Amino acid sequence: MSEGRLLLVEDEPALARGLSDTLRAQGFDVHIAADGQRGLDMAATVKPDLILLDIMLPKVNGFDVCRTLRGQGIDVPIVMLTAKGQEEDVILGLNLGADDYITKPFRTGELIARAKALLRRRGTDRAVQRFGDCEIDMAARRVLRNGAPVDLTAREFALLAYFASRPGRALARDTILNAVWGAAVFVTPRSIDRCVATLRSKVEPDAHNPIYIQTIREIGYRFEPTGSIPS
Amino acid sequence: MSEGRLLLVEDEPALARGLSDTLRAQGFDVHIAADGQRGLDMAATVKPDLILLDIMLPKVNGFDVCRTLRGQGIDVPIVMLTAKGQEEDVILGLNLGADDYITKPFRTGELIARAKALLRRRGTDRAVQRFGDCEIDMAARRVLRNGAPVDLTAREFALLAYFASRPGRALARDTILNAVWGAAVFVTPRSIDRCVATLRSKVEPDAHNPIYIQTIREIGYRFEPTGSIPS
DNA sequence: TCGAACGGTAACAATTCCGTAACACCCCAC
DNA sequence: GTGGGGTGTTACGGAATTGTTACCGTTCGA
Repeated sequence: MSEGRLLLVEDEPALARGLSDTLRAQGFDVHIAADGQRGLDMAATVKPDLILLDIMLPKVNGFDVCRTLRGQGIDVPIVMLTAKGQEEDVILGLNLGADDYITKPFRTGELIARAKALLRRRGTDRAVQRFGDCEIDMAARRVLRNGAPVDLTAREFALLAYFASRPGRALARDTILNAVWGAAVFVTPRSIDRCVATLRSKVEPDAHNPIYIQTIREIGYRFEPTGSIPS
Repeated sequence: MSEGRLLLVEDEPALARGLSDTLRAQGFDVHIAADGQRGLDMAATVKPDLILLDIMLPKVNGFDVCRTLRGQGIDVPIVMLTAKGQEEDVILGLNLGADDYITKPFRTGELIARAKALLRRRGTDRAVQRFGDCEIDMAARRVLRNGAPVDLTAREFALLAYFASRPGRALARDTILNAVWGAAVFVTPRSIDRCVATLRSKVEPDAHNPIYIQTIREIGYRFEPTGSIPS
């Protein structure tokens, strides 16, 4: 599951490590650059949805990184992240084209909320879930397989989204019916089987030997994003 | 020459006065609302480019104002401005759709820089949008196709502009109705279909096989500026 | 080993949904 | 008033979806 790609430009290893762990736990796909020059390079190669930028960096400082990126027309949201809390630094950073400026020591929850606010405004706040060679894009209501769109019907998408929301858990047919078809609907439980079959034919490498959507005899199904069987 | 229209929602007269003087000196066109209800009204009538929103307000508090505005699909940047600096308040505010959150006592220079950063974003985000052989000129409220103006009705332009503001996202009919027709209007969702049909005939290479305005059965539509799938 | 139960899936039918043409209403300019 | 453009509603036809049924292979227990 990915909330988006972040580029963290930070030279202090301990801080970079701690922060990236927290952000990854939040579902972000985090890349780290240890100095300003690498930050510039990775901004071009990684194409992040958001940059977290320390100011005091070896080689090229954060202000210069920001100025350079904007000069190149790179428009990605930038959050400056620094111990320098002087008003003139904040103003300078924002005037150079940064979108937000947070002073250390900052509260991680706030940092995440600010990052998400920027992604939301930019419209890149998508949560993408991956399994195998597929990714489910809830915002676009679409599934891509190796980058190509998979033609799913509404029911199939709803079922897959439900599976993805409950990975690794045994799901009884009744439970699935209630969640995906709705409580008020009278449908044969066999309708689920049919829908699962078409889903498998569209997202499984081998529909006859499913690895993601596994059958639990007498119960229902279990979705395994990793394709492996847990102990 | 105005830097933009600001709506300051603040109940304490002294602070409102002082702040608005400073902002006016910076070239902003400042309107003041003394409570939350008036803030909501003025947001609709004044149509500000940015809202500075105090949290602790009589009648309707700032969080509710923010929630209500976003619920109405009003997308104006909001800066929350408050003495409540608790992390959970900051996170709540940002999650409700605020764009920034500054705690009192704040430094005026920083506030102005943050406001300008948000306005700058808005300015650069919405110049001219391109898709296929068309370009949408928001300022001129006009669409060119291969350089020639396309004759769109007001409704069609509003719909296309809305699509362009949310590229690649699934848009439910209800959402579209709220955003383009307005929350208070009673119209059949089928009216959207009809408007989409005419739009397609005007901007799609082949209206019967649309590539930009895609149908999502049972849901609504999705606008893909690239006409294909992003990598 | 046999039979019953269960799930996979193909075929079919009914339903739902969308595109679009036709029509009606409203507003405004003249 | 009158005409014309814009906009919402309705209806029809085609197409996609989806539930059901049936048949078959597999699994499991006696």
